[in-house]
Amino acid sequence: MPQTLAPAATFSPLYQQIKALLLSSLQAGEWQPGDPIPSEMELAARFEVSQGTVRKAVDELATENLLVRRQGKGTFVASHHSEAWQYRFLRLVPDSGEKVPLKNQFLSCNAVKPSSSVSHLLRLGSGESVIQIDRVQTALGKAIVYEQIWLPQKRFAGMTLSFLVNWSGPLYAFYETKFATHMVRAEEKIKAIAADAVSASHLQLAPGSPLLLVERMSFTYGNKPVEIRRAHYDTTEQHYENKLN
Amino acid sequence: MPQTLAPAATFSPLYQQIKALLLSSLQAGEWQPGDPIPSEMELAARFEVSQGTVRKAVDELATENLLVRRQGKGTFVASHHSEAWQYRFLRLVPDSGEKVPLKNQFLSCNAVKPSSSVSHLLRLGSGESVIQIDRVQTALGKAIVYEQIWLPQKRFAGMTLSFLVNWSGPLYAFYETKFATHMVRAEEKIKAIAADAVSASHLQLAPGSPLLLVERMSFTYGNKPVEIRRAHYDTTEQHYENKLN
DNA sequence: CAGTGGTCTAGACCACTTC
DNA sequence: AAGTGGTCTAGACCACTGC
Repeated sequence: MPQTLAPAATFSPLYQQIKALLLSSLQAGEWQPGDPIPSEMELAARFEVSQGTVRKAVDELATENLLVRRQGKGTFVASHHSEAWQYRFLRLVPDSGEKVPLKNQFLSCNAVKPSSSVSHLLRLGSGESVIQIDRVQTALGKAIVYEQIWLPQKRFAGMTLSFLVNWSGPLYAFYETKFATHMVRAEEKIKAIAADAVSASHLQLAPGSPLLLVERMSFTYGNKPVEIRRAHYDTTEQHYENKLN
Repeated sequence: MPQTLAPAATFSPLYQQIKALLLSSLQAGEWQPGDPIPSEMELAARFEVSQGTVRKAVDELATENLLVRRQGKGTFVASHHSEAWQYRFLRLVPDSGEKVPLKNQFLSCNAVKPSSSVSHLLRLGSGESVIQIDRVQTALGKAIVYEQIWLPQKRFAGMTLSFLVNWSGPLYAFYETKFATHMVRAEEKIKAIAADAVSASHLQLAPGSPLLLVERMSFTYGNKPVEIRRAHYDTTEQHYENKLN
């Protein structure tokens, strides 16, 4: 009887289980972005494992950018408010290399019926609507980004243009404090396209000019997609930077 | 006497020193790509540290993709020959999602005097020449990539067109076996541009069509830059994919 | 079965931060 | 000085591979 017998319960190491517990605490909002989580010794006591096992779980969450360790101080829930995390997902940099602050210019913010592709990507129920935000970003007076953003109406109820305009800083920090939604990771698909009339006018270019089309899907805890962006970059004096490891 | 006294030798943990030793063995070619390195116990004995310390050093090299761990078998030097590592740096995927094998079409391979920017990026001495390779890659008969590649003549001496043409498979695997050069990481800068006459004809497009310009610099061990690419992608039916963490 | 990497523990000590 | 994360050790045992 050749007894191959399926890999049983596939075996999950203890630290993976601890990691899952920590993740669900994060997802449940037990600890808020920017706050410290309990010390390793406390967690070890709570879960009745050794400090080393907690450590390995926390290590993985830290390399996934969900937690941030600070020696001597503690371990903190990652936040888009912290310095140097601003624009964490923005890969567009000036050719010159000098970092220039981007200026926001919100054009509109309305509840709309989602296109079928957006609805599908956000995994919305039928009939659920979305909030669409249009904006332009400028560097030193020159418009370089024109983008449309779609958010599930449910999670972002109360989002209005005036609400947005009174916020200064990255959108992701805004989502975090105003809508209790922390973005964990994102995926982008990039193409080169010819500018249509709308994009061209927002970016002060001739129609037909080459633009970088960047479609981004962002996820919160639990791999839940909660934001779609469709951005047009003018890469005349900027470029998209990527590191391959 | 307020004794702030500079952070002394800045403190380097043991495992970092071990990691540096392993790195220099890799760089010196003591172990070749695809080969196993000594077991953790052997390394621990050699360096006179505990297994756990070796482990942490190897862990870091593994997450940097310099080593590959295989439970029950050993730890191996990463190689571009291994399955699923083919095209490790290629982020271009068909919109349809179905993976299609790329077909190579080498146009030329000549020793040339480098442009000042290439010479600078490759950190060449004055007078050093480079090898320039031009190629087109096709998927299902349609040309989708036209690129120029520059390599330092010194390291890649003997590279010829016929040598290239007789190779099937990724270039990086070719570099590895024929020129003892393993690529460790790369950086890319991306723009949208209008096709010039040359690119347009190679990609069977109208001049002025939007193209993705991807400039890549690749590095071997020790952060040494050894390849520059300037690629033009036709993204009509493909896109560049990127994950942000 | 022996050898490899992978997990887990318990305890000691170090480096950094704060009071 | 107390508390945090960070390093290092020694040893036990588990899971996977190949002979």
